[in-house]
Amino acid sequence: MELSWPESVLSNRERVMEELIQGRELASQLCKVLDDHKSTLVSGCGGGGGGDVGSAEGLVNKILGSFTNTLLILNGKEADGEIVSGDQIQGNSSGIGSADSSSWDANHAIIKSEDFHEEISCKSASTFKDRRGSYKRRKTSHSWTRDTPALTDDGHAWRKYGQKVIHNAKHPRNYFRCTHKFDQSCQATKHVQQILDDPPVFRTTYYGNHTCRDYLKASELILDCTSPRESSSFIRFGDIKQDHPFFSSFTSVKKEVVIKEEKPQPSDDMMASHHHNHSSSGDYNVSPHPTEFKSSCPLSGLSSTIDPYDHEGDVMSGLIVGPYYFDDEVLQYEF
DNA sequence: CGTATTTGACCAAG
DNA sequence: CTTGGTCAAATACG
Repeated sequence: MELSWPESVLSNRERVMEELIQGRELASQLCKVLDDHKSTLVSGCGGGGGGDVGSAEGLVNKILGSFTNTLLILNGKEADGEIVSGDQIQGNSSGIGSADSSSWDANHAIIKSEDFHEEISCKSASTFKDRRGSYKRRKTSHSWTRDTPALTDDGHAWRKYGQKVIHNAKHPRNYFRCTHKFDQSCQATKHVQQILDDPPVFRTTYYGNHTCRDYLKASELILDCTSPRESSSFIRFGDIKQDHPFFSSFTSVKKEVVIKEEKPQPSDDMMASHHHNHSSSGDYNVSPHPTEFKSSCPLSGLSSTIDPYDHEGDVMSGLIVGPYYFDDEVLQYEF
C-alpha cells in the first residue's frame, strides 16, 4: 500500500517541502489554539494578561510567515529553472518550471474550434460519432498555482470536465473549465490535484484568465484584502480549521462552494463533489467570435493579472503580481 | 426536464 | 510507446 509518496519521486527538496508544509500547518493550528485561549481569557477574566498572549500570537505568525516564505523560496528556485528539468507542471513534483510560450490558449482555442469543424465535416464521413479530443495539448501557457490545505472556492463557477490519474501521483487530477466557456467565451481552466495527504495539500493550477462576469465584483476583494482576520466564518473542514480573511468575502456570494467532504466513492479520488451549481441558466451557445472578447471583466481577486505577454492587453495588469500567502495557502505564479 | 458530473475514448506531445 | 488533456455519451442529481 502506498502510505506515502513513492520514494522514487520524492527528492530531498520535495521532502523538505513536505516538512515545511507540515510545519506551517502546525503553526497555523497553534495560532488557532492561541486565538481560542485568548478569547476565553478575555471573556473569562476580563482584563488579565492579554499582552502575553498577544506577543505569542505574533510569534506564531512570524513562524508561519517563515515557513511560507521558505516554501516560496523553494518554489521560486524551481520556477527559475535552476533544478527543474524543463518540464511543465507535472503534478507531483513541486517542480513548476514553465517556459513561457507567448502564445496562449486563445489561439489554441481558435485553432481548436476550426479544426473541430473541419474534422467534423471531413472525418464524420469516415467515422461514426465518437470522435473526441481534437485539439492540441496545452503547452506551457501562463499559469499559476495555489496550494491549499483544503479545497476552497475561488469565487468562480467551474465545471468539471475530466479526471485523470497522473503517473506517480497518488491522487487523480481533476480538470475544470469555466462554466461560461461557451456562454461567454471564458477560457479559464484549472486543474486541481491533491499533492499531499498527511497534511492535505491541494494544488490548483490556473490557466487563462476569466473573461466571464459571473462572480461578484472581485476587484473589491483585492482592495479589501487588508481586512483583519476576524471574519473567520469560512468553511470548516473536519480537521483543518481555517479562516481566510481573503476569501471570507466570497462566502457571502452564494457561489456554491464545492467541498469535498468525504468522497462518497470508495476509490480515492478527491472532490467527488456533488453538483449543485445552478449556473445562470444560460445555455451554451458558441459565440460567433470566440476570438475577440473585450475584457470587460475587471478580473478576479486571484486570476488574471500577471500576463505581460497576454495578447489581449489584460485589464488591470499590475495590480498584484507575485506570490501571495494567506493564512493557509501559498500562491505562486509562473510564466 | 435541464443541469452538472462521471468516465472511457480520443488525440497530441514527449 | 506512454502520458496528460480534452471531448462527449451516459449517468446522476435537483
